[in-house]
Amino acid sequence: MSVSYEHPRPALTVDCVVFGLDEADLKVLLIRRELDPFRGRWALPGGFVRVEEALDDAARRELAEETGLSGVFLEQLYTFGALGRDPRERVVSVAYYALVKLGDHRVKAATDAREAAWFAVDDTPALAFDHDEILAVALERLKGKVRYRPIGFELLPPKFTLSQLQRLYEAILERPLDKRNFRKKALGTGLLVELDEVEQDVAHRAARLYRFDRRKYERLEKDGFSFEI
Amino acid sequence: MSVSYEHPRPALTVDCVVFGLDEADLKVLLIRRELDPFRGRWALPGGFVRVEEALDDAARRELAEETGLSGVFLEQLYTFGALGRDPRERVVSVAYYALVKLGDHRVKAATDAREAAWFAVDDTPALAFDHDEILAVALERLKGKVRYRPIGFELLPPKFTLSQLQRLYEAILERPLDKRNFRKKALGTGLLVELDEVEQDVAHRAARLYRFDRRKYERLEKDGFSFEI
DNA sequence: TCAAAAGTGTTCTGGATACACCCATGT
DNA sequence: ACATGGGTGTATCCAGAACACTTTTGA
Repeated sequence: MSVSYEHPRPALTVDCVVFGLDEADLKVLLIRRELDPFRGRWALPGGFVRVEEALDDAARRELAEETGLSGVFLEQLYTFGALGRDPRERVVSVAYYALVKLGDHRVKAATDAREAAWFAVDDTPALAFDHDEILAVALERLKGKVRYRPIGFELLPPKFTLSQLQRLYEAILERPLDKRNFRKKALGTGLLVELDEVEQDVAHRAARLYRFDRRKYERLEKDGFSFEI
Repeated sequence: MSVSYEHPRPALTVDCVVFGLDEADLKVLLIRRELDPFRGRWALPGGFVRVEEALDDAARRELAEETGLSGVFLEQLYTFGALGRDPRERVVSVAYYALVKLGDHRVKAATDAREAAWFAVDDTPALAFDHDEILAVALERLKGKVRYRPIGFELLPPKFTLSQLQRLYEAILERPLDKRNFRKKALGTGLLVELDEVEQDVAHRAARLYRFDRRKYERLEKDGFSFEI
């Protein structure tokens, strides 16, 4: 199969920065490259966009193929198109970032045929291509977005404690938060539903579980809401 | 000249949403298409990315070629890649938005060989391709960004009055602002330099002129600043 | 009874908002 | 003199920040 064009075209790829939360650590999912260039180096999952495939679909497909993940929160990040970012030829990459509930997926990704592993975001090896830069931009975006959009919940299980939520925000923002103020503000949004359950199997007082009220958020979002942590 | 590839590739373009301020109105620069598809319809300036050209460079080149603009503030917006957004073939477009000091460029753009004109952003004709959507996203972005980055100054001449600045913010945010509070806040940033000049040729008390202190802003930006209007 | 984390209230401060009048200038 | 926009100060309110102790539970 071969096609020809009047003018040369850049190749188009998608790359995904997949974030997960492991206890109190923010992690990113990387895969080890099996082919040149950068064979053996860790990289972001990604690949070529097909000609009959929307960008978001390409990102989801690559994510599924390379890491087994599906049904995750996914949002476009930025498009990287510097000359020379791929040593073979001109490649423009539309980067996405994804947020996954890590509990479900931890093992799967690590035992896939393709070698994949979670790394603490501040302790990654030198990545292939310009993926270090992409990761940095994704972290910046996450840090900014989490302050005015309740996307953090995408990283938590459906039922969570306020302490888990606080640790999440602390991990993303990279600074400690005051417990009382945090709880006041989190509950003050009115977007947390108090459940009649507590966490299990802990060696201390069990914390109450909450869930995120997505419906309510979506309703608020319609008519000029405002969410902040 | 013809090239061939193993797999078909989407074509890659850039499109630019160029904003300018005309008195108190926010305007966008459009060009009339001379070719099919959408011949005769208004569209955003843009065109194909060359294979040896960075994305930003492509955006600047197209802007210069189609509108005569150069040296403007330009930032990547979002990449649009839905299927069918171009009726001919698969085209992915990296959209940019630009901010220009309209005074300098008003005539030039309108008298270029190619027909180009400024339209009030809330009174544009139906645009070619998905350019209505791109424009909407750009407006959203501008509205958000102007609140925490002093990019508004890119739309004003180097010397401006506080009333001009206020009208600019009112135009972008689409709501009136209190004069006293606005001045307090604007001056409170410490980023405005009071000049020993006043505006000329007005039929009332002449307002003092200010300039934006870009150096100071860049210094602040380095070590965790914070700018808000 | 001890360890470990859950849970809770108040004070203070600073920025956001709301609001109305006098001033300078050109016609 | 008058019309036009320039320029200024204060009171109120609310959200954010700072801060420490008691409670519950399992080991």
